[in-house]
Amino acid sequence: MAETHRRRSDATRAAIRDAARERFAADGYERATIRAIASDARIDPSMVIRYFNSKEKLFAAAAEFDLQLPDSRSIAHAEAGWALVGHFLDRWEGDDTLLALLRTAVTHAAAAERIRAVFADQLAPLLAELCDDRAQVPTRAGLVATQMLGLALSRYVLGIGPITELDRDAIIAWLGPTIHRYITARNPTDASPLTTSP
Amino acid sequence: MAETHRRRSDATRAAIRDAARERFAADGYERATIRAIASDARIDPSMVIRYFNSKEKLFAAAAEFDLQLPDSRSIAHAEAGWALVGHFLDRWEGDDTLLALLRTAVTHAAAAERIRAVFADQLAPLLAELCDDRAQVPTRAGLVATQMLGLALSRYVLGIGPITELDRDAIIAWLGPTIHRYITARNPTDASPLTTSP
DNA sequence: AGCTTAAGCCAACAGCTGTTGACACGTCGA
DNA sequence: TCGACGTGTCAACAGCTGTTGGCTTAAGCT
Repeated sequence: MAETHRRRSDATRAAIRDAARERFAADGYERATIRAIASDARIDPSMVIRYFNSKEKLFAAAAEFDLQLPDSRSIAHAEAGWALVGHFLDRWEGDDTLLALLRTAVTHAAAAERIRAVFADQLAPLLAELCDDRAQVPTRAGLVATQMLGLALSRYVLGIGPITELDRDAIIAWLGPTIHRYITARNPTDASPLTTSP
Repeated sequence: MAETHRRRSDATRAAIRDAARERFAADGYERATIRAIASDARIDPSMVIRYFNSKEKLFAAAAEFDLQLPDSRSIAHAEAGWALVGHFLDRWEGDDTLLALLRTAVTHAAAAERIRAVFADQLAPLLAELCDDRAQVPTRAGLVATQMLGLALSRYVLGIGPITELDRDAIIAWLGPTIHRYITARNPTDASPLTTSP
């Protein structure tokens, strides 16, 4: 009982959401027009509004994202940096949503907030289990963000040649040590108790 | 002789270009409307077109950028990574143009191409003098791009809290080693002649 | 069957966009 | 003084945008 009837509209609702995600990922917020999204979903533009009330809310529905980070116990701490790079690559290439968020966040405040939330609410808790000094976790999560978002920007959005040509293993090999250091290295601005020289 | 007359229009032309740069930097390409730019420059929208023929050409004029990288002889090779991070920060905070390029490049192909050119034509030649294996220079320049663009994106566009709060010295201390490794470290995917284990 | 209601299409709105052409003001040189 | 020209304003265009309301069809229930 309380069986929710599976209406026919659920299919088109999902079709609209998926088409919206692809358009946002490919064109950004303003160029992803409702008419284009509707056309992709083989539906009338007015239906998009009927189902999602406004473009803003359609975006909110299309841009829900879960990093699906593994549990801290299932990754070897000594290889955490490399594992994280690989995981990000997987999530990026298997799901349009992150690309949609990145393309829209540059001009759309709600998308930027969503990206901030991804790193603060999903990545930071994992880092909290990987490193000991809790106060530094937000900074470390932010540093990881700079490198991983920069990779995605360069590779998937800007199409910087030498970066798009690197294969998965090469990226992990190059960026792995960077991420690992951001997670585990001592704060380089802390004055050492033994030596204060750089 | 052949003295170019300094016309009054030169001032307004420059005003339009500066206003355009600020708007592109703040709003991205599509939201930076000609009417808004004209309003900032206290001029009629039609004048913008008269002076620059089209929005596209206005953008091209407003987005000319020179990284102003120092000569390879004037930086200590052992500190090149840290020096580069500092230089990027200076260029980013002293000139709207890079931010305008970053904001527009996400949806505008010409801007993306311009960013690619900055790293390929301005950064790569410097790296060519800093490291020995020439074949790897484009890859290394691209890697530097991923980290520096990611920093700018996180700090100036997305406003990731912990990153915006870092001061200049902290950023240099954290990212310096990363950039330095991208410039100088041996290709991590090369099999070592002595050991092939990771 | 017939009635209800969901699902979809069509046409239109008000607003904004880049761009254009016609007209007015002012400042020069002859 | 007159004309030419550089500089600027006004009004309007065609096209696109998100959004709305009314109409038509199809499905589901009794």
